[in-house]
Amino acid sequence: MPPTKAPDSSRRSDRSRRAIHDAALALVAEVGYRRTTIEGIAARAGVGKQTIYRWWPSKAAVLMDAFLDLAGRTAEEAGTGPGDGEEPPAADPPGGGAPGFPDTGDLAADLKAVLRATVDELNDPVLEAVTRALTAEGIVDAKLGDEFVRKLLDPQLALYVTRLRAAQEAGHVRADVEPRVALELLVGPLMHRWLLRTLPLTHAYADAVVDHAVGGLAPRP
Amino acid sequence: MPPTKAPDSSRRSDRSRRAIHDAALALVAEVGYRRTTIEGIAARAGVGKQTIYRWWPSKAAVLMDAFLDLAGRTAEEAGTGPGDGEEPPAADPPGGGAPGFPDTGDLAADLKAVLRATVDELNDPVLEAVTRALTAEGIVDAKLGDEFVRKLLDPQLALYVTRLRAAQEAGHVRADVEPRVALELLVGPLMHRWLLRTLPLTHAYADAVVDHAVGGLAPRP
Amino acid sequence: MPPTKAPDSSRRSDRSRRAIHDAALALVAEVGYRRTTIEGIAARAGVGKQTIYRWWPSKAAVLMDAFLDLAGRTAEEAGTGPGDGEEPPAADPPGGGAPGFPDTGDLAADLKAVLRATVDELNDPVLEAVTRALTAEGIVDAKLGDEFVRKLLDPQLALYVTRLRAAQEAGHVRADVEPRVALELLVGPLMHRWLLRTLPLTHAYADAVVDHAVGGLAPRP
Amino acid sequence: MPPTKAPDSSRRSDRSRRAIHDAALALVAEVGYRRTTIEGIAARAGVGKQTIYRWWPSKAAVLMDAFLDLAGRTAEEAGTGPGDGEEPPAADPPGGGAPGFPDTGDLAADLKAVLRATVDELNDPVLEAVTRALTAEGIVDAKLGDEFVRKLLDPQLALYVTRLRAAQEAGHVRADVEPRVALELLVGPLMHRWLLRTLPLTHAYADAVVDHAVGGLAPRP
DNA sequence: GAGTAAGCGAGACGGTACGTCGTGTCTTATC
DNA sequence: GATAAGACACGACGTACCGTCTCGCTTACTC
Repeated sequence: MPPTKAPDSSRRSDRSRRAIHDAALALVAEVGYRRTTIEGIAARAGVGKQTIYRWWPSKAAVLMDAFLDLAGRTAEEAGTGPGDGEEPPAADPPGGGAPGFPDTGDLAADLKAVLRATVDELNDPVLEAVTRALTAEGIVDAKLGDEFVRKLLDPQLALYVTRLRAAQEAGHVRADVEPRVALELLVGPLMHRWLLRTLPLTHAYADAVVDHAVGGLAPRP
Repeated sequence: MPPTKAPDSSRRSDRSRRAIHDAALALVAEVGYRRTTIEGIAARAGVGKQTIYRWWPSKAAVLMDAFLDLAGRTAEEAGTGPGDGEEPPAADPPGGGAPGFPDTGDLAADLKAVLRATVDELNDPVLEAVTRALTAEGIVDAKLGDEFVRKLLDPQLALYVTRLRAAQEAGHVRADVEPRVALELLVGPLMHRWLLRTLPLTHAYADAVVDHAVGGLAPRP
Repeated sequence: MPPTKAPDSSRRSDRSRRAIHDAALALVAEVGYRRTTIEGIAARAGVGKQTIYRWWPSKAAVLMDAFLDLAGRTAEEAGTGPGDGEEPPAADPPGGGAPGFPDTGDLAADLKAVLRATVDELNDPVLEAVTRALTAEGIVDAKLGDEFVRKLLDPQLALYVTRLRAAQEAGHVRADVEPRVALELLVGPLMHRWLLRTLPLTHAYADAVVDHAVGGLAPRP
Repeated sequence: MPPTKAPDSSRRSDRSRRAIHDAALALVAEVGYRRTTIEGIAARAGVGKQTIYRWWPSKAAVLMDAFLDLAGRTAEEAGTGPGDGEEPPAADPPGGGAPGFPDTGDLAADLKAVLRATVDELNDPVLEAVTRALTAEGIVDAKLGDEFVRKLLDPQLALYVTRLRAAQEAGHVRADVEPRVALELLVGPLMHRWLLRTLPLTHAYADAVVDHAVGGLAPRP
């Protein structure tokens, strides 16, 4: 059990929770993560600081919840939208809801569609600030990083695994390839460029990564 | 003209510079980057705060200099050491400049040697703290990130480019492959695992990445 | 009409009232008035904060009620006790209302008995903390001070007035002396020493004060 | 030696010290002691909070220093004023400078002059707030009370002692009277009325106290 | 060799944010 | 409808660092 008693979450104010999420996201977008303070979030949300400290252990945790909440809401809207077309639903890192990954039978094409969408998302200036902040925080703080991976990243990556297993069954990928490794062959290079800003992150780059990686995964001739 | 008059670096105290480097590295190792403060560094180094502010713009800049200095000294020691063997000198991210990249003619083997060395370095608990801190800082602060890439990363990556060009000329890699892209196919997955701690970073993983990537880069049969 | 609707005191929980009194007195004795908080009293009494706020306007008011209650109970016990002796029942500041002031015909002796008892009470370490706290609060807060004087002090002082008037009638005190002034000549010096801690408060001091004061009040020779 | 090292008082900013004094006195006069906060004093003085915490242990200590400083300045002005007349220089509690106590040979008259001046001061609305606050604080906090007595009260009372000794030598007061006790016979009643607000504090009251007290101190006929 | 100007150690300063505590109000569920 | 419990907005607390500033002191360089 925790050293000090936990608050009663059934009495939690939903109004405050939402206001805090909104304020946090808005402030990060406006002034950046570094200059976003808990005090600032509280003031902007019209909330006492204690209400933040009662429910979150750190600024990063607030932002992460806010981000997850945003992703959830976005996904919900997308899900309840009108009968969506058949083409590129993509796997949004923030949420990405249920269906996720296309499977047209053409692995390379499917991967390109998804990675291009990922590139677009990583280049979105609003999401970028928050995602960078959370990633950076997770790199240094293992606890937070784990949560980040578990809640945000793994659900996405699981979709890759599913698609890759299907490709293996269809004989487009060698059976001895570990899907978790294959997936990193695709996602790793994108992250590398995005995080380190070595070179521009473009659709063409995504395509090249897919081409090379799929070449290495295909059955030996 | 300079906006404010710059200090005269010829009169700079080398003694203080070194003490600051040492204190910064020691503190990051002991208490972590977050809890390392400029005041703490100054106190530990027996130095006035102004001496730090005079020569560096931020805590991250101090640490980066300290890290580069450490790398330089380490490389120097390695270079002035006794006649070192011929095989795996590896490309240490922190420095390691001189000897560079093995070229035995077997691309996969050479890459495995280098990536295994990189894995070992990333798993070194002392270097890890500093490297993570600087990487995380660079992810959020573009200016610092550029410097990080320029001074630390690019020299390493250039060695990959050289080796890959040699492989292209030897016909082991297709001519239409862009070396900068190929390189990221190798390094990206490692960074992904290391930064996000999704799965353990092992020699076996390095080998698998090389095998898959080289498969995708090789000339079509 | 009342500004905001007052609570229905007929439904008030006597159990809570007593628990609050006890908790308040105990906390003041244990940690001092400053560090006694309404939250602390509520927690200690096993009572909701609102129950305190409903019936008292301030921490000082709670403590004052508790003190009066204590005095009342103490007095009651004294009154219902076994046949008490005849001599020095004293006029306890905290209650002691009933029996009142000795009148042996010797004014100086009677005053000495009473003032010595007062000295003892002011030196009692348990009562001291509470009395000091209430006095200090009353000095700064006029409203509270009035209540303090009206409920606690005046009943005591009235006994002096009675005794002094008797002395005037007996010809031991000049007729042109205002009893309220005479009384302060006796009580003022004691309070001065006690409140300001200039010098120790002893029986000898009480005697000296009485001797000098009675000398000044006696009929001119 | 103290547990944490003391600041270097030779480098203290006099400008800040004065600004803090002024702000403290102004705030107490404007909003009262209770609602005066250290934060408020710092803001009003244009000073960092730490500058207050560096030099004073509490709000009360700040106010006390401010009060002493004010008294010192007031006394200085009075001292450097034009050739002051001979009659009632009075012994101002705040400061009271050098000369202090009149000695016309008529003890009762001298005491009346001084006590009337004291009455006037205690009725001065500006000084009253500060004096009440400090007194109340000193009643509860023994450490502060001691300082209050030592720095503010004792110097004043010493003047009474001197005057009373002179009266003893002149044969107007019995030799067996302890001046410290005699003095409290005069000052105690005034303080009693002022602190507890039992009855109005007037010149007539001061005169009555003096008359009765001096009667009690005079040699037996 | 004296004069002078910079770097230096030290640390006080005006600030900002921290994370905690207590206030007085409000809400929920129980009796 | 009073109560125990406690979440809430708010305000102040006392602390930690920030980056700037002023002190003497030491250490070159200039005249």
